[in-house]
Amino acid sequence: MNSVRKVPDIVIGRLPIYLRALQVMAAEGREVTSSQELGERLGISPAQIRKDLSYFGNFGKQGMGYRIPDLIHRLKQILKVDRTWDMILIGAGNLGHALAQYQGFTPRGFRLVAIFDNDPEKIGRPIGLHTIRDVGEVPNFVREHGIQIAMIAVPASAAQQVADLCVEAGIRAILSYAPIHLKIPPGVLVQYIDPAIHLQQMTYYMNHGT
Amino acid sequence: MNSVRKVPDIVIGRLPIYLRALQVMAAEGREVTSSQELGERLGISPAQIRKDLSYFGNFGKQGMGYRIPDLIHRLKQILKVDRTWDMILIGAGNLGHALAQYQGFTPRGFRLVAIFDNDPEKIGRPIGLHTIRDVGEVPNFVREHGIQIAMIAVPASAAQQVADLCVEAGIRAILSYAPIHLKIPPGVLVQYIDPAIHLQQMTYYMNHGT
DNA sequence: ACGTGTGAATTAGTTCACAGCT
DNA sequence: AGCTGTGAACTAATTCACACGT
Repeated sequence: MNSVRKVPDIVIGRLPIYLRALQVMAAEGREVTSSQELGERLGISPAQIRKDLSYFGNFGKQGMGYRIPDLIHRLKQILKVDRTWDMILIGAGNLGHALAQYQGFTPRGFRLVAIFDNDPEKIGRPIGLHTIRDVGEVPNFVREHGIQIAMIAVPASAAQQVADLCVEAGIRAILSYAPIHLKIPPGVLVQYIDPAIHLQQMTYYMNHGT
Repeated sequence: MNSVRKVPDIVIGRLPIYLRALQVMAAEGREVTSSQELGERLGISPAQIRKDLSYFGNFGKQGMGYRIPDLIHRLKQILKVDRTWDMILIGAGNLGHALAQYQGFTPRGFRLVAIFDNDPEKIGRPIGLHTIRDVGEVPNFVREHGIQIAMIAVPASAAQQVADLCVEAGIRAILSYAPIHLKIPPGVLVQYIDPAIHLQQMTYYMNHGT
């Protein structure tokens, strides 16, 4: 066990992937797995998985493997998704609508609680179970409800300004869909999703001729 | 210069990020930059940027830095996005609609040319400039048009089946939004987008108490 | 003087291989 | 026998630091 030493970011990055795979196994009715099996499913070496988990404790049994429900429970604790995190969404365009309807957040520990936009045409309109609010209400809303996570789905041209607003309001973590790198003060976490980045990584390896 | 040696994947992963930042700079009317400046914008060390670029050639001038339009041009060549790649999309739900309307593909080297779904209610309906086609037409369409890239935006329960169909049809690269790890034969590239994974990485570092 | 390109040094991450528990 | 947990060995990635061209 290694509960004191700093855990590398790259290890933290893999834990949600393990969790997701384990939840699939659990849904298949499986009770037990091994680092071998999990590794095969994910294309990761068994040693890597064991080493990663060993940063947090001894979750397996020699000769037996890992009890899936237990490991899911431990990973949820580690990632702090054994509870539900409220999130806001800024940007009610096409992507914002898709995120507003997405059913995948709740089972993974997240809940969208409000949606904001700056377009007067959109403000007041319903979107899923929500009503689009004025982006100017973000600071009050965040403070009143103690929101820590924001998703940004606005055009690149507005993203920095929206991010600044979020940070100012006290948001601690941002998931941005805007295709720009945000300037964010230390202490605030940011992650990016940009499909073109992934596509461009793949085209490097492709032959266009054929 | 190092044009022979195998370039690490992790380097390839950063090139699209450099390209994106350079395109922002170009839009700002900038002509020249340095590894220092680019690094500051992206939170990457200047040495890292120089080393990454040096895998592909000597793009800068000592004492001068990099000419932005030239470097953009070279990166586009390297990533093979100095041309346009046709893509298909499978899944015309909320996310599929957002992807169908997304204006960000074209300027980055990609074009969505057809959208498929398996829901008879949806097939034939318009979506953006397209009409939703029957997913059964994927193989013929891919072969006739020589499509190499597919985006998958279907529920997790259908994703593996859809991926198999794509691979069978000759697709060489898949961008999947389904929250499962796909079993894909070697030689076919896959990338995943799953917002919950990013969110769970951030919650690890957050204090929920406060 | 400035800033690249790059070997060398350093740091980080992965895999090996095996002791030890079930 | 099976499979974890983990130091040790190895491999990969990053940063250093400086020669060299502008």
